Amino acid sequence: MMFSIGEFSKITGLTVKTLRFYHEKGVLVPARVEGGSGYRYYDVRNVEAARVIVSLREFGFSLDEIQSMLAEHDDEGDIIGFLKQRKDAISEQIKRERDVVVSINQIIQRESEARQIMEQSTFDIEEKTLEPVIVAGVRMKCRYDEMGKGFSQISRKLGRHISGKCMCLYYDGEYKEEDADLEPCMPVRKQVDADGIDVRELPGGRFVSLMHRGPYGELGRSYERLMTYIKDKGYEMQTPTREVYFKGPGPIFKGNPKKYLTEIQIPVEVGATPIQDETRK
Amino acid sequence: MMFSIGEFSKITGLTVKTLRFYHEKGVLVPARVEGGSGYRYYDVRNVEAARVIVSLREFGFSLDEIQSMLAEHDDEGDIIGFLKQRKDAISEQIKRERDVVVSINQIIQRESEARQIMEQSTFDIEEKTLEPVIVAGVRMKCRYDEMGKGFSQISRKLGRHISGKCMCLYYDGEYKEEDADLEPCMPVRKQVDADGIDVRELPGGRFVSLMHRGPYGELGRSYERLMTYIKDKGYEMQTPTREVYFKGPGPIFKGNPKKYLTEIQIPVEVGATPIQDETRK
DNA sequence: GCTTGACTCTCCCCTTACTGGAGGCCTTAA
DNA sequence: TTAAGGCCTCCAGTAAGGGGAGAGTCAAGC
Repeated sequence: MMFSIGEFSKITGLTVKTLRFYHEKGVLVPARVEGGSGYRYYDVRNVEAARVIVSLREFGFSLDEIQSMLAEHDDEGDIIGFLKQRKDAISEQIKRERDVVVSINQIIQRESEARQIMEQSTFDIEEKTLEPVIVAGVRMKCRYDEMGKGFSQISRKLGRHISGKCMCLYYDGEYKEEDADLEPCMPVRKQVDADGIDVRELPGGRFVSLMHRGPYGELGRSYERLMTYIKDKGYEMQTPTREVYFKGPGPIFKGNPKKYLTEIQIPVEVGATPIQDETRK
Repeated sequence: MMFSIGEFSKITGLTVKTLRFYHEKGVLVPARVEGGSGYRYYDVRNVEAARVIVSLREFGFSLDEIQSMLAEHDDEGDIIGFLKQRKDAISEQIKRERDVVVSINQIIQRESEARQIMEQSTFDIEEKTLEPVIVAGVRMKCRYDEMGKGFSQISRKLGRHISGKCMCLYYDGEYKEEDADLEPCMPVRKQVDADGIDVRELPGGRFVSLMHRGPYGELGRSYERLMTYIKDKGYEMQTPTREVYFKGPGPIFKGNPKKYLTEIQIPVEVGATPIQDETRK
């Protein structure tokens, strides 16, 4: 009982093209090839071989591998080595893919948070009481645009424990072109030790805050609004002030700075007499 | 500040070949191309773009996708759709790969069990007491070589619950060419309902067993040895007898029948007077 | 100004596992 | 005898580059 290539294609579910290709590669050689016409004819043993090939292809083996497996072996026991190797390779790949999925999920989550802020925030000055948080920080004296190193240091050493947005503490009460005294921090779930990194509880308290939208170069305007507000209210500004980076340069794109979202949080001492409170009404 | 293709290659970690290819595809076009010599020169913006491209490639995007992402967007928020789609595709793939790993593991385990039997078994007749087992079975009247349908029916419906080797119960006390009364079964972890399949506890008891190595066509010889033994001992054979398929046609190869391992288990009633017990001593 | 060595250019072919199409041969039914 | 359908070989193309040939270019040293 012989089958033409078309019939065999229907039986095995492999396309005619594929069958010709397998023949050319020597993976699946038809039982008989007509001398004059070159017509291929397949038999039952070919059907069985095709089934094996399909199975092995589903396992992700290459045709070369399959060919050597078919040539030398006819029992699963003989290909255990191949199978183990393949399994390890797939496991590796799954690991990598899972990492990618995690990364993508982080980006998606960050973006959806950023969008939520864009929709909900009034972009007005707010007064609020913040709870204490545990953070991991690296205090450094450098230019503002060099703080990235601190963040990468923290995320390298404590990547697993990070639980919130990047933020930065500013210990100077003023703008400094060079040698600013600052501390990049990231919230962590619990007290962990890591050398070079200070993990501690950041105290809570009363804050005046403002969500700033736009490039970092324009933060000054928002600081100005906050300072004016604090003076008006008769509060007393404390240090360190904080910036929380809700949306900045992302892991893929440096992003459009016009879309950056940064919350400035200035700790204040309330209780002094307000200076100009009436004029505002 | 411009970089030659070699310098840019070192900066970005992309090979010179890859950079030329990206240029040709329009994914990463050098800042300047010398008119006469065709030399490519890259600038800092190209460095940034290369970083983005590398990130997206790590996520598994194709160059075409990357090109359209770069052309229209400069912010992670703009490519959320792409990212979600990619994530779903990867998740799908992980699922498929995990299935493959499971299948491979099953094969490896089966083979290692078979090897263990080959090493440990004496291939002699044993007497043993079997515990009751819960099995899922399909009783049918057919030729012996048609029982495969029963197994595939069971594993289709109860795949998740199967906990042991395929086995078959034979209700005839004799060999039958046609219409044998048999029941393919598979051990299951617990009582489950499935229509067309009988899930029940198979009683334990006293058995005479023999591990048969070789094709099913030669099972007769092993049955003969068992019958003789039973008669010698003066036991009484019961039905159904059982065959447990330790190694048979595998999911990939139909295998080498010489390597098949089948345990025949015949339930016996002990206690009648032995007929020829003394002659054996 | 010339030479040398390193760098770069384009062009072509190779990889995997196929798919698509063109042009022509074979078989069979009407 | 003819038409239809099946089959053949050969060529080209896919994604993302790698390898190499042969030729042109750049910068430095003499």
